[in-house]
Amino acid sequence: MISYWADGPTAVPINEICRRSGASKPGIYREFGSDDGLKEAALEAYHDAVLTPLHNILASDQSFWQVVEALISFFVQDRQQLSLPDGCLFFAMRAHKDELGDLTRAKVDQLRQQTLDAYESWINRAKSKGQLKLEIPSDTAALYFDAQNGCAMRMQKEGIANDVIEQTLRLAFDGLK
Amino acid sequence: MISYWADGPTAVPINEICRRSGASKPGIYREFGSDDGLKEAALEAYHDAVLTPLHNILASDQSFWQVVEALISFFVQDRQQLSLPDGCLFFAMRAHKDELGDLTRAKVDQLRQQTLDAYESWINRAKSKGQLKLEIPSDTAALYFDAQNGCAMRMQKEGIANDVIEQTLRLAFDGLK
DNA sequence: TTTTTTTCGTAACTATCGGTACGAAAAGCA
DNA sequence: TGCTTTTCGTACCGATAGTTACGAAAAAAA
Repeated sequence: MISYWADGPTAVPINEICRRSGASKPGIYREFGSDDGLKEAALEAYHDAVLTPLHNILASDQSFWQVVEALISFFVQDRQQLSLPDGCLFFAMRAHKDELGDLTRAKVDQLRQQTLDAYESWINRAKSKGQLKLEIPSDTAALYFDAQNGCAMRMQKEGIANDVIEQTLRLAFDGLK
Repeated sequence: MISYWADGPTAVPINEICRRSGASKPGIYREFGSDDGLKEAALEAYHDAVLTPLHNILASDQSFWQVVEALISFFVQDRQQLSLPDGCLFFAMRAHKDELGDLTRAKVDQLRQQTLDAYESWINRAKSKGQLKLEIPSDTAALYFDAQNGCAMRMQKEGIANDVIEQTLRLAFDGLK
């Protein structure tokens, strides 16, 4: 997961995974079946490590703007301090979708839908509680939040400082007020 | 250019380029020197075809908000009607930067800086003409516009309808008012 | 201990990648 | 026409991708 995250899901061959992990190649294949299976498992692990916390933020009972603040903090976490790579494996896989196998691509699609649903129901709850007035549909707004997350992760991967990214996120979300 | 644009800059092998173009492999190598040289040339062609028009919009003497409208129209152009692929080769290359050769990567960096500079000087002109009040630095705002462009291109590549993308762009830019 | 079963890694296989040696064909020139 | 030069593509190269056959080692059962 870390290798794909740091170097790109299609940039690390199985041989390199073996070298880094100390596992033998047949060992990898006995455990994951194929390159595709390994990537799928890595994405599953990423889901547990990163996407689930994100969904938990969206499902929390804080006010809309408290959640927005939590999202911003989450997006611009200092990765070096956490010994985690910059960027986002999930968005990287979405960008490399055409080069992934069937299993991984299916998982990407599933997690994307799951994430958009999480945004949408959060937005619907905020609307019904009167914390948010929006003239656009909730699914479009969900796309917007997901998009801003993607922006932030791409910028982080490109080396932009987190506090600069934070300023752009505030610019993006201030328009909702 | 079209092949890399439609299928991804690292997803189309030289053999496939030969098949599609009808050129022989040594012909490709005599013309472009290497895979890297070919990708660089494709990106250069993309610059002429897409990035230059974008820079022209930014350099035009319209008002700030007229330019914003022009940008939105430019980003959500119907590609099918123009027989052009969805998404953006430039952003695709930025996402695949680690898998590109030295020449192409250098060109990507150069064009990225050129684009950010174009945004920045446009924003500075708008500020000095009093058309735009912003508390954030112009280079950060430039990153923001570039980021929204990236969002839009990723969404288009993922199959989101252009009118939905347009709504998210308006949401992103309305915050500047 | 001996036998059976399971675990595991060396070493190979096939396909495909980017890249090129070299001879044939075409073009230019006499 | 005959000779030189340039243009061009077949057929190959080494490297590396993902994948696996198969024998050795370890564990379990006898």
